[in-house]
Amino acid sequence: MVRYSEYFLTTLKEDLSNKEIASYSLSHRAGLIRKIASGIYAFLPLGYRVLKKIENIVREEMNRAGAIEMLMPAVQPADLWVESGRWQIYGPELFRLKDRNDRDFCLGPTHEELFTSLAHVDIKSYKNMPLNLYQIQVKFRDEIRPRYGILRAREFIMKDAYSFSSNEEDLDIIYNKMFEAYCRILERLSLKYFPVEADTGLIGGKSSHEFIILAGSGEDELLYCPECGYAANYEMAKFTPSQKKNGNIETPQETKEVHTPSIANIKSLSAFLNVPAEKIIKTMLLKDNDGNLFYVLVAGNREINIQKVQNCAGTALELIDSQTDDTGIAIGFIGPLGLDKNVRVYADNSLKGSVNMVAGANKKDYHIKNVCPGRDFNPDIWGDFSFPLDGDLCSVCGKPVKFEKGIEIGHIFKLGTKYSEKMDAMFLDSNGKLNPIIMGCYGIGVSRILAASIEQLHDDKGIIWPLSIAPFMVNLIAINMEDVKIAEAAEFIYSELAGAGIEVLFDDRNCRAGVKFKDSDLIGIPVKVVVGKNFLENKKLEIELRKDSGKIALDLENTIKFIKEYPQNNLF
RNA sequence: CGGGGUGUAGCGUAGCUUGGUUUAGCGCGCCUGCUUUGGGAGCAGGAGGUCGGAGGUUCAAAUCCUCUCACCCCGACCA
Repeated sequence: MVRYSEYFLTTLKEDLSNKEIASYSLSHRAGLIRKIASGIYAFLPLGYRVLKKIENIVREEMNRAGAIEMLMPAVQPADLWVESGRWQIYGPELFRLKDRNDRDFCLGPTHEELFTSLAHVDIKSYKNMPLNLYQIQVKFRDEIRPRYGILRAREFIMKDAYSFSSNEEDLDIIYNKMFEAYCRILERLSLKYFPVEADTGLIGGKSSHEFIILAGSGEDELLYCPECGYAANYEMAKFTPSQKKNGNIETPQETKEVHTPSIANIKSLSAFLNVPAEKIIKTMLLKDNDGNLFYVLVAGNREINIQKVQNCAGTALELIDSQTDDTGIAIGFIGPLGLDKNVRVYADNSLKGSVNMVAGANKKDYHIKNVCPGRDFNPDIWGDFSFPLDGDLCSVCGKPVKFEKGIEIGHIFKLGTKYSEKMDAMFLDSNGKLNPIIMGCYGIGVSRILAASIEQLHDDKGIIWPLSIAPFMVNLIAINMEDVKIAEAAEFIYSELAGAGIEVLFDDRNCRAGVKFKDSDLIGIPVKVVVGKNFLENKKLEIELRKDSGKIALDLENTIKFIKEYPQNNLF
């Protein structure tokens, strides 16, 4: 297929100055990618081969699931974004540009607007649906801080699908098909992954799942239960707060005001009063757009999860802190006692059944001891408003949960009518009535998969590609091209392997064998076929496997047979 | 956006504190020749730098000052 001497492949012995993480260092050293600018990369021929293979797996599974491929432009006119309201909402992450006539455009970070606008023009009737359209496209997000090479780039390649249906049932069917397709994709890539419940936020919708690939260097944290298999994004994970058992049950005491001068945070309060943080009621002050106040209570050792509070309140909330404070309230000394009836008090489950707690006195430099929820105050709502901690229990089966780091590789989402309503994408139902189209969107990071695969599968010698996306199946190594007999034999074997339909990289360079072996391991080709003395003397080729360095010697015919059968029994 | 750091050959770097001994050094890679050829070879020779850019100080600037650009790191709500 390819001769090394005629190919464009440059490997590097030395590392980058900025090593960051294995996948970046290796994809650079192995000649897969080159950095062009911050967060912007070129795919070199070898990397592009891998990318194409990933794309094809994604494409095959999307087609199998009934989605239809098309292609939208990467540059999008601003008016569509104004229509959806996101031109205003989207921050500096949206890469905006103007044309020569000063018209506004952006580089698409995602394509809801374009697909919804297409639906507006071309979907008129319930008879046109259900429909699921997808593309494999370049996206651009001007990230705050691009890092980890291609794992978190500003320009990246993504498959995004958008579904259109006339009823919730059809949406559910497509959603489930996409869920299954994503599982199939990740399994074909031999990646360890978790489908995880994700936040649907204020948009609502029944469900959303993220597909997380396990990797220690990942930026996403997930919670899972080894017992029952429940898994969720750290941000929205349901759990039961563990209650510290002190053995004897505490008797509720009388409340007592204590002077706590300038002790305005949990850490110093805990030290000042000599009580553990979990015995303190942390009170956070939030407000909605109309200025309504929300007091959110959580155990002092925990952190409030504003997203969960928002989901419960059904409105966007903003934290009021000492920097932004304009309420005249003694931030740092607020508490649940003696509050106006018109403020809402939300209490986290971690405070349920607690007694003799310390809380702010709503008076500068004072706290109150021995506060008992239920006796001294009653919150409007008890609920889950915090992040899980080590030792917390699974909300499904009650067993202790575990945490794992990972990389988000895919996200599927029931959009509902959010975009179709704003952008007037309506259809006529069987009764002749106009309704907004019900949508879903389904994304998977194609270029991110490349990096994540390396992150998950490599050793100190280099990359270990799974067979499904290895740039080549076989690296044919001629031990010494100056030896005419070996060179001739290698040429013959090369044409035999290529003729048998095997993807082979023929390392025909006139260099020492060691260089070829090191390079082969670095770029991670699954099977090495070595032509050397053993072939001249015994007509035997040596086969060495990248994954475990296993070696066997076979004649040419059996080598081809072995290679052809190898993928049937192995993933990598 | 806030704080910090770095820009010297394709890559990795030394030199900068204390300006002149540097014709800017070294390793990898690259080119030529000879030797070598089973896990990143050896010897010999060679090409490649406006020291990120602009201005300034000075007899003299990679080195000091100012501005600028690029890249990188850390942080960006937790009473």
